[in-house]
Amino acid sequence: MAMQESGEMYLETILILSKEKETVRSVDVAERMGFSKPSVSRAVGLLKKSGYIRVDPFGAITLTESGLDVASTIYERHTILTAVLVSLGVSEKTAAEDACRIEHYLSEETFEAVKKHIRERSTQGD
Amino acid sequence: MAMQESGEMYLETILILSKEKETVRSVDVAERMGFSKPSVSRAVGLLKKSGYIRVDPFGAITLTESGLDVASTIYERHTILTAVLVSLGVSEKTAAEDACRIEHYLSEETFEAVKKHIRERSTQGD
DNA sequence: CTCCTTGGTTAGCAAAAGCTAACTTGTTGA
DNA sequence: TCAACAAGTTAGCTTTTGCTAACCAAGGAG
Repeated sequence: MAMQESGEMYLETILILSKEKETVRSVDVAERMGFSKPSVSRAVGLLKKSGYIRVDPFGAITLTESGLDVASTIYERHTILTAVLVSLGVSEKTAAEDACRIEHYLSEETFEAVKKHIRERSTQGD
Repeated sequence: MAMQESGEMYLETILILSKEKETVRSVDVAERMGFSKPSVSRAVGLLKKSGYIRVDPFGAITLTESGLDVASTIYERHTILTAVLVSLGVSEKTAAEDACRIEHYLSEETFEAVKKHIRERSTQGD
């Protein structure tokens, strides 16, 4: 089955947390995402079963290659979309929120076009 | 309860269909959206109960004021987002598909910024 | 040693939104 | 008149993804 928005959010969160701290546990994910422990527990189980993450005996979560792949893609989108929106005059907060929602729904083609646009914009100084 | 993506899609479809033909029935919506009759039947029931549409004794569906409000908003977003994406070099087809998905998730603030951007772009001829 | 806290799981609920199967009902045509 | 089709509804299933309540297991404090 294809990766769902929810799964992508979990993977992205795990990636971000692992940039911030040594080890990432379920409880860290739960806290960051504002979800209950059981919700995260199940999601982690599913992501593990699908081969996107590994969970060591101490509960430390790491991304597998495919997990990192998804997470990086989404994270890049998040970053770039937020930047684009901010460049259009949207506030940081709103930009981040909106980016977070639409990052899951853009086709590769559209995202590439957005990236290209950004590049041109920045080399031309607007 | 707040309007869901699914509800917005139904309202938008009803608006579009009513631009195209005299009367809009459930079966027309079903055909256009590619959903089953029972799915549409339930959705129509909910939209009616929530005051977004009216259904006359012959099954003709019309938007109420609030329904038209939602539908127009989404439709405008759809149109403008598609145009923006096309202007970035995205193909018509992909642009429409992506617009269709993200139109539900943008804040008013972001959408206004996008509109403003378009306006400036077009007056400056890029 | 016992008890509390922390992290995690299990069981079971809920809502949203799709589906199929099967029904009703009204119109239409032979 | 009656069969058949078209439109709509009802009942009930499914998946996703959140929740709470309640539990287990491991570690530290006293």
